[in-house]
Amino acid sequence: MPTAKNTKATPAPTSPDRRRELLTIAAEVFADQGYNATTVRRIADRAGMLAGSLYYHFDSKESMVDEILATFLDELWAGYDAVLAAHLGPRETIEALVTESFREIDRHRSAVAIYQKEARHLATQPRFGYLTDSQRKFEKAWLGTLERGVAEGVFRSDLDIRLTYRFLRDTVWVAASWYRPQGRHSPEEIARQYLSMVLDGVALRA
Amino acid sequence: MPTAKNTKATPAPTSPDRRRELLTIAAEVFADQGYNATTVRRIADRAGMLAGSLYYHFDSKESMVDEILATFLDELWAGYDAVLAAHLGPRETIEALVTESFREIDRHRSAVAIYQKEARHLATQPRFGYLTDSQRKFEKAWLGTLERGVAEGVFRSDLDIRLTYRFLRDTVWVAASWYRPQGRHSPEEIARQYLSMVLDGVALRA
Amino acid sequence: MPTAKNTKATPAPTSPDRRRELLTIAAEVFADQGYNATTVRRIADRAGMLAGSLYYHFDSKESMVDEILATFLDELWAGYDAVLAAHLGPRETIEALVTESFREIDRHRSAVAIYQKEARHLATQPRFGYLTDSQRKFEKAWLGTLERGVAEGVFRSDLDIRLTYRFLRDTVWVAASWYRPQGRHSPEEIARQYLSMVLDGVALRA
Amino acid sequence: MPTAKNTKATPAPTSPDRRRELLTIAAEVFADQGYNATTVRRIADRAGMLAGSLYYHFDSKESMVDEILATFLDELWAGYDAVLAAHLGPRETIEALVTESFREIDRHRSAVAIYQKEARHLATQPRFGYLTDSQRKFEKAWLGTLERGVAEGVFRSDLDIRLTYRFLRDTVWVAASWYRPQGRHSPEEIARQYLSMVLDGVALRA
DNA sequence: AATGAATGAGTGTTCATTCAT
DNA sequence: TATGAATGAACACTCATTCAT
Repeated sequence: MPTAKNTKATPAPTSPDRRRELLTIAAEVFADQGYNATTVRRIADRAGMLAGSLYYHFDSKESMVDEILATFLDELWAGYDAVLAAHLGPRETIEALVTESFREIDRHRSAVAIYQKEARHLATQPRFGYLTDSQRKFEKAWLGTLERGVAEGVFRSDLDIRLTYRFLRDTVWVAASWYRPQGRHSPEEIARQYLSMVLDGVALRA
Repeated sequence: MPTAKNTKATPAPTSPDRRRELLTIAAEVFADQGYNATTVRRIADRAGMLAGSLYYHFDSKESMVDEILATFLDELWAGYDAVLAAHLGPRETIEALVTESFREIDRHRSAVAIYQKEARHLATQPRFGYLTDSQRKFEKAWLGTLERGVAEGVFRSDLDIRLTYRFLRDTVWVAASWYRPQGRHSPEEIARQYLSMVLDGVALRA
Repeated sequence: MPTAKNTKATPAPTSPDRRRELLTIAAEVFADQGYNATTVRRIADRAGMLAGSLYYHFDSKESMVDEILATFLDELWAGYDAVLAAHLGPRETIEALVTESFREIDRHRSAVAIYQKEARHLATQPRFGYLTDSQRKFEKAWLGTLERGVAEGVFRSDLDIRLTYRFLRDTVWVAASWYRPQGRHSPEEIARQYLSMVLDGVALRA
Repeated sequence: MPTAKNTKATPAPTSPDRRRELLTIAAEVFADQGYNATTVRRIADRAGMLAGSLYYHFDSKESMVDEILATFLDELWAGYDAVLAAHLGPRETIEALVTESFREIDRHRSAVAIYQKEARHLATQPRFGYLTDSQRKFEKAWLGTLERGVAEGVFRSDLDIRLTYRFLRDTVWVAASWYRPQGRHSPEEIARQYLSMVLDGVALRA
């Protein structure tokens, strides 16, 4: 769904490898300093080139975030769609989505952090319309699963379901702000504990 | 603890009311657009004055966020300290802290949103050292309570406690990103449901 | 018809005098160096200020040419419309239009020179659509008068009328490239001699 | 007289054909967009190569206009010199010069358009000193012929002769701005009509 | 002959800030 | 208290040019 189309006049000859390298660097800086606060000079510095040289590879600073976010969302949805296509039960679906989410955080930590901080702001521009689309699709998948779970008696029915949705959603994604790859726990382990908290609560069962 | 010292040089200080008015406006814009993306002119526009005129009231844009955040943290800690001074049991303490937090979100939504988005970035500057102090104190209070709860058999012991802490912390504060005063639920009701989810889980008990 | 609308967020407080001063300077530099080759820094230099300061008065370099050209065309059409409204004979109309044109060259030399050099290029942008409109109206007035003159037996009928039109038009306006106010001849005297050449030819009558 | 000296350093010079091809393309773009507004990349695009590749053929963008203008002026003067060497009467000389001029416009339309727009600006650089030389020689030829014509009673003596000169000069060359090869009229026919207007006037003789 | 990648100087523009009035 | 005008540093971006391959 989201696809950053590269509309350069000239055939945009950059080698895919160099492009990916530069985008990785850019993503890290964006995640760290914020998109607006990041100067293209800083990105270029870290890449060992001059600011202007970046424009051989990319149209604009904006097109860099664009490609970073679009790439991330493409992969995310590949994972999500696979999960949804499996038609598991509601609880298993939620478990699979959460696990998949932490895996994406593991692989695209910077992109997720950028998404968290900048998506709302960027989505106001037509170019980033796919962010809104993605969010809608996201909500449909999660909220739908929760509703199914309530209907099937798997999840509690005494909670405001939209509140539950936001709770789940934020709980998972905000983790990108502190997550460090190669940290103490694997994404799967973090997912397991998060799921355990979310589904069963942190209080000791009476 | 954190106090933005008003180091104005010559002229008579602004009336406290006008000051508060302007800070409220500034906070809303900062929360909405992000600190960096907010121009001092936009704030002035909304206040019905010219950009330069703001400098009669404040030293700098930075001192505006400073005062916004410091004011918020002062109030937050007044509430937290009262809770902690009551020496309740671990579960009750957590419940009180969460409830107090949602009340603060209700009253200082903009400030909380700013804090969420900008704190990490701002804290690198000496001037905002109190942000780091506050965070440390915050962690001590919450983590300590959780540890006490585990020790007393109130909270589960099979979870990574730091993970649980982050889970709780993020769960609460990230709500500022979607919370709207006068929304469907009161802060207390939101707190009740969040606590219910966090403590007991969203899965139906077998 | 052409009106450069000043769409600034803030009420655009610049005093009309200062504005006019700056536009005069800008027009001279544009006329001299060409629009593209003119840097806003050079304009600012001549105005005794820094480049950025120009942006207090104008939105952009583009809006400067815009205002320069629009102001000129407004005045030009005020003059032309008065001539046309007088419903003179074809020859007298041409004489009046030529005279009026040289007066405009005298008063707006820079603007005319800019128009000559840049109009075609600028007119491709929607913002400068009024240039095309003006040109069309211009052609209608001149060509129409010539045709009327041919019909009434005042002008020769053995010439390609569009060629005659271009001949007249260019002959007059290209003068802006060498005209200097306070030169040897007044605009009216130049007009008189031009008309004499154009209408009666430079060859001595047999 | 004017000759753009090709000071390439190391590699073997481009084949004359390829060179001419590229210069033709460059001239068209320069004429269309203006010299300054033309990027070297646009020229390369139209030539089906990358911007950097042009530098195998030419030293610089400047040397391209240089060669374009010098080539044109060389040809122009070949024609003019032939006319002048024929020692015709003043009227016949003017007729021959005008006709020759329209032929040059027909053959070097782009170069003429570039000359019209950029000569004054370029002539400030030493490298383009030949432009000034050419203009001086040009003025001498035309003005001299006119003066001779006045003295011999062929042209009117009641006109400012310099005004007449400029009138004639501009009248002819400005045609390059609208002239299209393969248009309705041949260069010779356009010359005939222009001469008829200039010499005899557009007014019907009484 | 031409490419891919980079340079470096410059361009228009933005914006927090200053200050005389 | 606030305005009008300006500063100056920084910013994203452009472009002619270079050069190893």
